[in-house]
Amino acid sequence: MIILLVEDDTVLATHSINFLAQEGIEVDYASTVKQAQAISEQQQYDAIVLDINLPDGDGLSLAKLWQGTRDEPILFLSARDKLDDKLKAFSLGALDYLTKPFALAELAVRIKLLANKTLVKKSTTFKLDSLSVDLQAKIITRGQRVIILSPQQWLLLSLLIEHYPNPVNKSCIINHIWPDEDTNNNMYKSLLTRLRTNLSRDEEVPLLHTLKKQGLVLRVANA
Amino acid sequence: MIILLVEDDTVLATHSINFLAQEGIEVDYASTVKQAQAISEQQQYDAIVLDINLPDGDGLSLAKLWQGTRDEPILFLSARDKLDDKLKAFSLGALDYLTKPFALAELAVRIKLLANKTLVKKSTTFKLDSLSVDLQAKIITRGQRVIILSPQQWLLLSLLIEHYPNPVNKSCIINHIWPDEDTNNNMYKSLLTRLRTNLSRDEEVPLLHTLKKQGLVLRVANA
DNA sequence: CTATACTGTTACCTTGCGGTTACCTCTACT
DNA sequence: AGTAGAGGTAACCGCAAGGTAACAGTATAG
Repeated sequence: MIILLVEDDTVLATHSINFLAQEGIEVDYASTVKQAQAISEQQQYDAIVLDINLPDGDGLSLAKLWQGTRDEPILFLSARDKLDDKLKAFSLGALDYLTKPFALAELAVRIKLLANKTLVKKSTTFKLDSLSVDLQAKIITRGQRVIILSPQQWLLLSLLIEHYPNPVNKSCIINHIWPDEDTNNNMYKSLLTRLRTNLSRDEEVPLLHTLKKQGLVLRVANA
Repeated sequence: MIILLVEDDTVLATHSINFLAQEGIEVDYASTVKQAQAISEQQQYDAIVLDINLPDGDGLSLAKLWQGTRDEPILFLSARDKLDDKLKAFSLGALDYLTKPFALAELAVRIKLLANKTLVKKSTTFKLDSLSVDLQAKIITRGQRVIILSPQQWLLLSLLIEHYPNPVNKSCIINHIWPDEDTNNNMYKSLLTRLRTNLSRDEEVPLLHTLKKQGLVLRVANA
């Protein structure tokens, strides 16, 4: 795991680098905006730690510059705990914000957290096997076939996609689709059958599987 | 977007709920551990906000309880900023930790972050020999073979993984799987046999061993 | 007003979970 | 040895959960 640290306080930086090394985190280090830009150009990191106050600019503008071009998770450091700064940082795509002084152990934990998370590309289309779902346009296709779903079926499918690849509890589905009404197991069963027959026709691989007592899940058939 | 807030300070809770509502975040609210368990049972949230100090327990143990069974991102609140608490929280799968007092705006931003941008979490897969268990997606494989477990068997396996590499007491298992019913030793024996035959077929190394008078343990060697 | 689709309801079938029983081995103890 | 108790395996089978199809009531459109 390798990160980029941009921090002008050399004492703090040294301590951090040493501590993170113990935790198995490699660190590229820059003390100014200019340096950061130069160093970072040829490398992709697991995370970037940015101080806000820098001698030749600030971390926020650096983040703004990188917005769109770099996709590393960013954690901001700052001595100020002004709310405005925090909100601005988050609006610039920061994923975390730590106020000085902080414990190095906490920094390490938060860095690891960011590095392990894969950022969500807000992709609007979901694909599984030959199924393709455009979540915004609400267009569903299986191979060449266009699938039209009833409102309930769409609700269920999008719920499953939202939690993919994890299963969703039956009771949770029922609450989601029939928030008010009395729950009736048969309604659930019917809906399920209808969605199934719409998603998989003929020889197409079934995608909707129930794990008994555990829930419903989207996945390609398991051998 | 809907979240679960568990917080015993009703004033703070009220303010939070109102503020979050303005931000378009719906809130289910519980003030105790018991309430939280009851309310949360039939619902899946976009995020869970847990206070650490609660009248009838603490948020940490609640998180521990939910580990593996729920897949919501958890943000902890606490008046204490003791490092130990923070580290413990993160080790229990927390994705964020906010120290009181905090700005409601910051809470809202962090909640949105958790709910929107961390859909793909680090995969929590447990591996032992050729066995691989994805605790979130509930997918179990042994080598190339996909294993499907009954609800009871899944419960037992996840309990063993939770305590790995330590053995689990027999009475503890029985309490966990049959919390209410009359315990019958044969039920336990059957379950055990069934899980064994599912986990290890043919020439595969057995992984489920009982240590006499101590309990059940997952491990490779049988000595 | 007719036609169509959506959804709740009912009836019936299939599956396999899990409690039960029977029988086995192995160890510990008298 | 004999016996008791724990652990392990295999087979049986009732029954609830899951799955399907058909029907009916109610929208909604054209």
